[in-house]
Amino acid sequence: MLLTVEPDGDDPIYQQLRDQIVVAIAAGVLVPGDALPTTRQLAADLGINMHTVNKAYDLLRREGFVRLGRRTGAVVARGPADGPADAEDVAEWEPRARTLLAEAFAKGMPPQEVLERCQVLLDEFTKR
Amino acid sequence: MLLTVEPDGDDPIYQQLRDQIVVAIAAGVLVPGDALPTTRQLAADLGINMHTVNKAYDLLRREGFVRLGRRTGAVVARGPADGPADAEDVAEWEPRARTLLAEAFAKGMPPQEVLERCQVLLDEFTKR
Amino acid sequence: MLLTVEPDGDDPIYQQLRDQIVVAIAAGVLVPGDALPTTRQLAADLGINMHTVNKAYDLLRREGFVRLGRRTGAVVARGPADGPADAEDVAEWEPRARTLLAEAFAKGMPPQEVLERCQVLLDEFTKR
Amino acid sequence: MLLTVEPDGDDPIYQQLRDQIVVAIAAGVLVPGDALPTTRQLAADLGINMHTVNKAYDLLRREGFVRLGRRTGAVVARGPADGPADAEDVAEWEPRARTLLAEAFAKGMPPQEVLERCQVLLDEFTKR
DNA sequence: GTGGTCTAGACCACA
DNA sequence: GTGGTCTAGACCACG
Repeated sequence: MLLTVEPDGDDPIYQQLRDQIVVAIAAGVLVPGDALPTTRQLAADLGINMHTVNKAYDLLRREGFVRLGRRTGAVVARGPADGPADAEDVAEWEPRARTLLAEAFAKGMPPQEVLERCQVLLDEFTKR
Repeated sequence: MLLTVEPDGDDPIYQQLRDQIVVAIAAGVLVPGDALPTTRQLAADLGINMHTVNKAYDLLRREGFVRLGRRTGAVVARGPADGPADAEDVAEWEPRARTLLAEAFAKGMPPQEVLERCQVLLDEFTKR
Repeated sequence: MLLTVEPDGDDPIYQQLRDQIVVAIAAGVLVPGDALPTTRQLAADLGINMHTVNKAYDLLRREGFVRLGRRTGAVVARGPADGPADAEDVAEWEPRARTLLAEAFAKGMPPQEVLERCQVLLDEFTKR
Repeated sequence: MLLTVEPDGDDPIYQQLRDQIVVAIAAGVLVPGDALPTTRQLAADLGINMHTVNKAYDLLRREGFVRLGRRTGAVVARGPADGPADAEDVAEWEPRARTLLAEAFAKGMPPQEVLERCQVLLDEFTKR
């Protein structure tokens, strides 16, 4: 499980961390029960501020992906196999998907190709 | 073509505008040659500042979706049928798609369902 | 001598006209004594405003490239062979050249390649 | 690294800033990793508005010359030695070079002299 | 009458 | 304390 950050990237650092961890959970690199590095540890490894890591973890907690315990640290709480998605999550996800797909289609990607690319990306998660 | 904004939403206003216009282009609600409202007009209609609209339009121009004319105002310049996507655009799109798909999958949506939802969303664009 | 304009291009229309005429003079397509189209004629041909053509011609007059007569219309007044450049012109030209060359070099073009490209572009003018 | 602006010049202020910074990068006065003044600082120094500096920095970011950091401010990201130029950049550069060279030649500067001046200007960058 | 530019001043997200 | 965003209002270039 290797996390990296671009301090001056377009996305804020905490978002970069959150995204990578979500992808890792989707890919099965992280499974429910796995412990994430402590905030201090991760912050030191990446050369970033502890508060930034905290923010990423807190975001993941609010999204239901991790559980934060005083002594246990951050533990993965949710994976692909842990039951179907909440209707609420789906409702929040769909408009973002619409925008992303619209972007690809409006820029000239044929729907068939868009779907194939989505298929390939999803396969990355399940083939593991 | 109805545009709305949530001043207190998560995304900045100019981004909301940009997203809605991209979706409208994908759906064929806006086709190349169509004129968008003038910056001042749209700003007045939405109760926001001219500069905010300006920023959205400028973003769309840099993405190649509109041309900003000196007298014509903003005109749609790019639609789904105007040639294939640049390799560069695809390269920039894919990681964002990966994150979005990972999110859906990690939250419990089966890959098949994710693909179906993408299919449905894409159909919204082509069925029109 | 074919002139074209992009109404919604980055450069204003009068500038596009001016640039094309300067290039035509450099290339010998237009030589001193040649008459340019009348403002009305050119405006009609290109589907643009007469004032815009006028502005381009006036700019060329101030730069010394054309002479404007009430009855003669616009006539090319200056070509490559009509004596050396004014020190004033050179002084005004150089900083713009510096910026353009800096841009190429800073973006990674080796000086040798930059010079070769300049050579090729200049050859376009003299080879005719 | 001294930056100056002419508020009443032909070019907009943000363009003047952008040009000077590009020249400084080409000349090696600014090298990758160097920090530029903060937007507020530079605005105060030059007696201009923060947003104007912001626009210059944003332009440089889109051109790939600087990265805008969340805490670090603006940092030079690209110099002459950082890999070859993109084909896209070259394609965009050439017509501008053509116009500039045509101007010099049409005004009476012999091709040889034009090239020599380009050589001298390029030497300013490499000799440092 | 359009977009482009600039100024002034405010609040927020990020680190 | 940084850049990012938004608002308000003004003048100019362009056509």
